[in-house]
Parts: sequence; structure tokens; C-alpha cells
Amino acid sequence: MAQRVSFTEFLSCGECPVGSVSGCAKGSRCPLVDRRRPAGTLLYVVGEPVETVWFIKYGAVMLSRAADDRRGEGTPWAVRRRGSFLGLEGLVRPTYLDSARALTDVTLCGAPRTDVLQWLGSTDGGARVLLEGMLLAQSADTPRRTNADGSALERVAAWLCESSADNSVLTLPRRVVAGLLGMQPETLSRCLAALSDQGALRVTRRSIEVTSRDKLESIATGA
Amino acid sequence: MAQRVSFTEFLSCGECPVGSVSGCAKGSRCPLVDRRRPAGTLLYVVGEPVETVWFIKYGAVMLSRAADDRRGEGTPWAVRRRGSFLGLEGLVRPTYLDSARALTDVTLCGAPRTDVLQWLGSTDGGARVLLEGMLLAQSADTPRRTNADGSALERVAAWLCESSADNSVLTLPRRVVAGLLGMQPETLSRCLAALSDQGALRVTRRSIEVTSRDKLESIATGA
DNA sequence: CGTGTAATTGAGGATGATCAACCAAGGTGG
DNA sequence: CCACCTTGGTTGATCATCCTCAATTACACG
Repeated sequence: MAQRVSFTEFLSCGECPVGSVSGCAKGSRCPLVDRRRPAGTLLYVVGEPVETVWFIKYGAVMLSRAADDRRGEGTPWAVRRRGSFLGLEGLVRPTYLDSARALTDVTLCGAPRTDVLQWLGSTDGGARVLLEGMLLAQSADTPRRTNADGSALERVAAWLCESSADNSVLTLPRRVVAGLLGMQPETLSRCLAALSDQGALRVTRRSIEVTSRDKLESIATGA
Repeated sequence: MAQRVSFTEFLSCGECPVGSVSGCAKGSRCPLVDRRRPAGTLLYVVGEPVETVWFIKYGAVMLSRAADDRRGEGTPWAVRRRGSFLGLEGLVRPTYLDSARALTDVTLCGAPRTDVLQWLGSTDGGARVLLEGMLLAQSADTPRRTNADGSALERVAAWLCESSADNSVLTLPRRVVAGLLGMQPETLSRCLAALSDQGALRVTRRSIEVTSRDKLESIATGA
């Protein structure tokens, strides 16, 4: 059996964990094929259908999730380096969750998502079930907001837009919501009061009810 | 073959994806066993050795990562709901990355990490390789900082402490670092200048060199 | 040696943090 | 059943912090 290799040290296909599972050393075909891209390349865009799943062989990639259109690409929220996969959300949902841009010259391995799904093996295996669970959970929640993503009021409005469907969210303790939105509980409270004044919400100490999604959306986008 | 069930709707073991993989319906033993906890229970603490991996059957759990000791438990950065796993980082590292607290009354299934590792199946399967890759990547990066985690200066100092080992990090574009730290590039620039003035760094436009980790740490903890 | 982009610096003012007091809602025990 | 206490949430006033906008500088690249 091939020696397992750390995810951060390999370079060649034979050393890549994907390659060794596929038996590259023994001459089998790895599902992933190499591609190089210069620094600055936009690899994919949020909302695009996922056709390819990527593996970073060399270099660094920046992920951003456009909080709102007007700010162009949105602020970066994570960096992925060699050894990481990109676009895995495609295994459990149709479109990319983020936009990805190469920070350095990169070497990527890419494979069609259908090939990867096949390569994963039995849908009944423990690892596969866990993997899908993780991917679903990860797809469900957005990264923490910061005040680089807009004013406190904008963030609150945006968050309410996204999560008003699930009303279990609307009963979370204020201190927790404030944490997710990157502000103090007092600030959250004031924002909710402001939105209530503008007739977008009905707020009590323990519940939030959205009365005008339109108003929320226009505030969220910085109107 | 058992019908696969959405990760967000089941309740009984037979409907749980873990349960069905294990063949609970056919009388086999699921590796996870039920436990109930009242709202507010502290489930585990960051840094503790991972003995148990959890699956949330019902309820919601808050994750926080103490940025610094003095602020007590730190601000929450994510919420996990039924259908999510907790403590999966234990499959690739010895200790918990977060502290977890029950937000509601919860029903959890727990299993020793060694059992789960076994349950995952072959270490050569595609799904298993992908799973470990995801877990490693996820363990490597910290959630985005917000100004609920301390002042801009504190966040910069803390980030430099953590990532000074890996100097590929120190050459990331400023605009990206600013995004990760939840501030504007201008603010980051000023913070770096301030830290440089205090003799903790040597900064050029394209590189950062830590000259006094002690100083950084004392600033990071709000000295 | 120009040009364009990213980083830095400056000044200003809005925004959000802080600290404090107050209020609502349970839970507990007398 | 009611006074009491605790906890979490809201409101107010103040001020430091950080954002904004602008001009300037460094650096890479053609």
C-alpha cells in the first residue's frame, strides 16, 4: 500500500493523496488533470454552475463572497493554499458559493464534478456520509460578517434577508447573533430598533418578524 | 438499500444518515449513542483532548474560539444545528478547536473518536481522503476576525503571532489580510506602522518581519 | 523612463464601542 | 401567590476608534 503523505508537502501526482488513492504510481489514471494559471486569474465566480472541482497543487487562492453587488467582488474572507480543494460545494449543490482568485501563480488539478462523485465511491460508506454532512453544513452558513462588509445596519438587514426563511434563526440569543455579525449586542439592538422604526420589522425582546423584505433588501445594499 | 434522507429532517436513528449506513434498521448497532443536554450546557472546551465526536440530532449549538483568555469565552462565531457534526477536527488533530455550548435543549449522539475512525472505513477510499483534506484545511484557518474580537491593533498583533511561523502568509496582499481581519486596508496599514514604531515589527511595503514576539503577544491580549 | 496598481499617509467626521442605568421575564424560595 | 434575584435585552450619553475620501509614494511592468 502506498505511504500516505502529508497534505502540505507533496508536489508530484505520485505524492498527491488523490493520485495515490487512484494508484497513479502503478500507472492508473488520476481523475484530476493539471492546469496552470498566473497570479490574479479569476478562477470562478459565485453563482456559476460548478462544473469542475479543483485541487491546489501549488500556490494560494483567495475566496470572496460578494455580500452586495455594488462593492464589486466583495472582501476576501479566506485563503486556500496547496493541499486544499476548491469547489467541493459542487458535490452537494449546483453552484459555487464563492468567487476564487489566484493570489500567486498557481498549479491546479481539476476534474469534472461528475467524475469526482464517481471517484468518491459508495454512497453508503461512513466517510462519504460524513463528507456530505460537512459539505452541507458548510454550505448552509455564511462566513462571519465584519465591518469591512458594510455598516452595522447593512449587515443586520442582509442577515435578516438571508435567514428570515428559517425562523429558528430569529430566536437566537442576541449576543450570539451579534457575534455572527461582528458587532456588540448593544449595536445590534440599536440596528433592530432602527429597522423597526423604518417599518421593516416587528421586534420584541424574544422574536423578530420581517414585515417588509423589500425595505430590508434596499437597506442591505446600501440604499 | 435504505432510502437516503435529508440531513435536516430526520429524528430517529433509523432515519439518521449515520444510523442508516450502520444498518440500524436491520438491527445493527449504530456507533453513536444518544445523550440529552439542557440549554446552556458547555459541551466541550477549546484545547481539551477530543474523546468524543458528536452529531446533533435536535437543537442548536454555538461555537466560540477564545481569541484571548481575558474575554472569558470569546464571541460566538458559528451556530450548528441538527444534522451537523461536532468535534470532527478530532479525526485529524488531538484537541478541540472550539468551545461548544448548547443554545437550546439538545439531543446529541456521541461516539468515541476511535470508533468513528474505524467506522469511516478504508483509509484509501476517495471520500475518506477528501474528508481528511477538508478537515485539515478547516483546522488550519481561523474564522474571520471582527471588531467584536478586540481592537484593530489587537487583531493584527494576534494574527501576526499565529501566522508568523508561515512566512508565505506575511506576503499576502494587504487588501486580503485586511479582509481576513475585518478591517479596511488603510487601518491595517496604520496598525502595522504602529507596531513597527513600538519595535515589534520591521515592515516594508511587501514584507513583514516579526522582531519581538513578546511585544506582539502582550499587545494582542490587550495590554 | 512613463504608467498603472497597490500601499501609505493625512485630516475629518460618522459610526460603533463602552459604561451605565433601566426594564422585561423567568425561576426560586419563603 | 408574591417578593426577590438573576439573566438577557434595551436605551442613553460620551468618546475613542475606525471608516471615508483624498493626495502621495513605492514598486512592478512594459
